[in-house]
Amino acid sequence: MQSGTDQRSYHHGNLRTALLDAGLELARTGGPAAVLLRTASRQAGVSHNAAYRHFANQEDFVAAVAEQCMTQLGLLMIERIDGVTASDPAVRARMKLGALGRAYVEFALAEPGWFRTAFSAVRPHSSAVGAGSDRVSPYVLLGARLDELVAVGELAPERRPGAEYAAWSGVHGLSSLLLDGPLRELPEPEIDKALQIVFNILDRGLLRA
Amino acid sequence: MQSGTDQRSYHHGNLRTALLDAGLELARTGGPAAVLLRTASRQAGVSHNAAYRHFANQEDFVAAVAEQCMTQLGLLMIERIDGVTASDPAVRARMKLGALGRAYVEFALAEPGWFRTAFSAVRPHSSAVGAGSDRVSPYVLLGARLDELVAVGELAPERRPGAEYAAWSGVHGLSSLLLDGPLRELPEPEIDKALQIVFNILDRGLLRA
DNA sequence: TGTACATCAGTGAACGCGCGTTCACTGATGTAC
DNA sequence: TGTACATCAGTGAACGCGCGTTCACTGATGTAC
Repeated sequence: MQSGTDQRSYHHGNLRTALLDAGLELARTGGPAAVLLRTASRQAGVSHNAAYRHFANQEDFVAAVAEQCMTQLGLLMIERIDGVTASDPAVRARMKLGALGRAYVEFALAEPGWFRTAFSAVRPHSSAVGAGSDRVSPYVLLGARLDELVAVGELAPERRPGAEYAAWSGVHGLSSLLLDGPLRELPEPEIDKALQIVFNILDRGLLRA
Repeated sequence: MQSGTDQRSYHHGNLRTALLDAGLELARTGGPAAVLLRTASRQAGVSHNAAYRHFANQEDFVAAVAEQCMTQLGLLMIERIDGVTASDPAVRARMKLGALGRAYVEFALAEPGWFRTAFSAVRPHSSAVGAGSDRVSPYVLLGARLDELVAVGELAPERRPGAEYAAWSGVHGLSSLLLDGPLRELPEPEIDKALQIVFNILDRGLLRA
């Protein structure tokens, strides 16, 4: 987002970032299908082929934008986790996991374009983690919560391996179904109920009574 | 799929079905983005605008194809459920739920194009159920399993309302993550492990001990 | 400090592509009488 | 049973669209000496 009077020099100076910003905005509004090189270039105020100096091709560009979307999710998670201030370590650890899960579903519902884009791109050679920096990788953030739950004695150590699979599947599945599945257009109170039920089953199935 | 010598009359006679068949094949190979009116018409051996006699526009067509994809999922579920032959009612009910869940994930992995298409189309005025006939609607099939579990005493009646949310979210989330998420390219044995864990948590969280 | 030169980051024009959709049409079919 | 006519289900040509990508290029920048 530049001011109106961007009488810049011939060289943009920060085109890659500007293109990613534009791509992020396109993804937000129209999902992965809207992340186009020509449109992003136009939005960055640059000729439509300048993008090829910074990205190999469209696929490469979309993948980079998708990574940014994943980072957005991670940032919201961190924000929500940091908002948990319970003093008891066990309670705090459980609440943080809940906050993470709620952030996940909230993100999907509030930013469907970003959510769909984050999980749309084929990134063959990227790490399984899915975000540039581990610090904001949703997967890493979830792992840290589960580790903490083991540390404070709320999650049995023998249940720790693979616990991500169940937790992720629960929140990701609910998000997807609410967005693009049979639970689309579920009324708000029913959404809350669904969230409660999913969390409750995960609690009962995963954690100590 | 017609034989080579389709010297048909001017009127195709079954064009709608032929287009849907073609669309289903396109979805199978290339996902929702590959479901195109022109390509489907070509494959049905008909001029590219004949499709407008049977579908309002492309969106309408894709929606119809998506419904077919959903039906494919339902059919596989039924097949797997029918394969369960345990004699004890309680055991049978649990096994049927497991078979349904496994069918779901198996479908996603075996037919990613269909799976993605089934959950891609925006069908504003379709029922929340998501398949033409209730008999093959995945959602209805799941509900029937849960009802049965209540009937045989394996699922507490007070846990029945909303139990679909948890069960669906679990299998759907796992499927999505394996297909387009951070669990993509998980090695086969690890996939099985993930499946076991998700089912185990659902069992422990939902059913009676 | 100045200058020659390599390199970098953009521009502008052009290509090919395949799509969705609309138009006026024509051949085939069914039906009223 | 035959015929006129309405209706239905296709055809063929055309339009506009916007994209990805490539090409030869030019202006800006940085660096060796």
